[in-house]
Amino acid sequence: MARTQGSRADITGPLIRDAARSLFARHGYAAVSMRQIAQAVGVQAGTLYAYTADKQALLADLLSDHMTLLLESWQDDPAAAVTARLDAFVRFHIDTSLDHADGVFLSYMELRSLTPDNHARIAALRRRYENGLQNILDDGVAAGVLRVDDTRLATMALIAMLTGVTNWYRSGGRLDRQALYRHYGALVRGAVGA
Amino acid sequence: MARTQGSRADITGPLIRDAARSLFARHGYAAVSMRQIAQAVGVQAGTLYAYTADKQALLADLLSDHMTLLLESWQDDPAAAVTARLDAFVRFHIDTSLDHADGVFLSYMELRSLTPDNHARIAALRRRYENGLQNILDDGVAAGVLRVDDTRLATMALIAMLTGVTNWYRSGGRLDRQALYRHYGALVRGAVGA
DNA sequence: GTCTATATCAAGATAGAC
DNA sequence: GTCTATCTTGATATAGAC
Repeated sequence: MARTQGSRADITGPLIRDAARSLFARHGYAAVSMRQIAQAVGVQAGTLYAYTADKQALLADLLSDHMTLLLESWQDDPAAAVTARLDAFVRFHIDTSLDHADGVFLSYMELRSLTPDNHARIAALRRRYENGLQNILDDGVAAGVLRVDDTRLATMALIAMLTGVTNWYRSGGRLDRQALYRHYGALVRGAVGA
Repeated sequence: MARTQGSRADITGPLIRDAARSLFARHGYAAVSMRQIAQAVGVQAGTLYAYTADKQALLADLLSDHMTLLLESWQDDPAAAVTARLDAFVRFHIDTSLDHADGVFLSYMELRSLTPDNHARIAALRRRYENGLQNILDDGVAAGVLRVDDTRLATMALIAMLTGVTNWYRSGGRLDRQALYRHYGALVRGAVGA
């Protein structure tokens, strides 16, 4: 990890963000020091401040970029069948939760570590993402394809259920990802009466 | 909050635990200082060390007591109908999640802040609680009353779904607790094919 | 049992040399 | 762009008086 002097600006920025994301997710924002992040990257602590105004901005940028990635990655097709749209959401959310586990975790857990204005901005992005699922449920109920008493409650319930996969799933274990799609898909379709 | 000298040992202990639980849940273990806890109680920081060996022991005791409370409070009746047992679990877990929201939150979020031995001890208690639900699902599948492909996965999925109620529910809002029982109960029964 | 005072250490952040 | 050095603050924990 020792580093002699020399400019590597093109890669240091992403390395800082990767290290911060991983450490924040593992130990919590408050528990991680700027010195720890710097050590993981292989630079001195002072160097971090060439890339971020302060620790708070580093967290806010990570969360903001993660939510933006989510919103831009997910493509719903309102013209498709509701059950197909629902299955697509399940797969997308499981994939995201596993492929960007740290980002997902931070977006739900470290909102409380943000300043009020940062909090409001990120929470609004998260709400937009949640609305994507709620739209599917609303359309399904309107079309008589789904039976859901309260689509807002069901949205929160299903997202919590799917995100929870990160609490226990370990790749290389008993189940592969296709099995996750199947099992979680069956639970979700059953829950909403598809 | 100012406090003159004087002994109030009988109430100071519980007050410290209440304050620590609340502050840890709101801001995270690492983000809360012993001074903050002391201020919330109305004593000086040094006084806390008459009640706990250190900050780590304070967290471990909170989590241990919470899991013990859960395990002792929940009464399953293996002789009852599976759907009745399942409904009882849903009500119990929602009640617990709302009435002991801080303890529930800490038990899932701050395991990572425990030393390895404390972590193992608390995680084992949590696993025992999870097994309570899994037993119901296993019995239901064996009896042909439920359709669940993987009861371990379903257990983790349903607990995550129910615990998630704390993320959005606010008492006095649009829904009362009976509505929560109904809506979450319907989602759960649908998910497991009851 | 509680307070005051303090020892010790580590945190976030900045300044200036290279 | 990065390093070294440092300022300032606040953290956990302890010692001893009341």
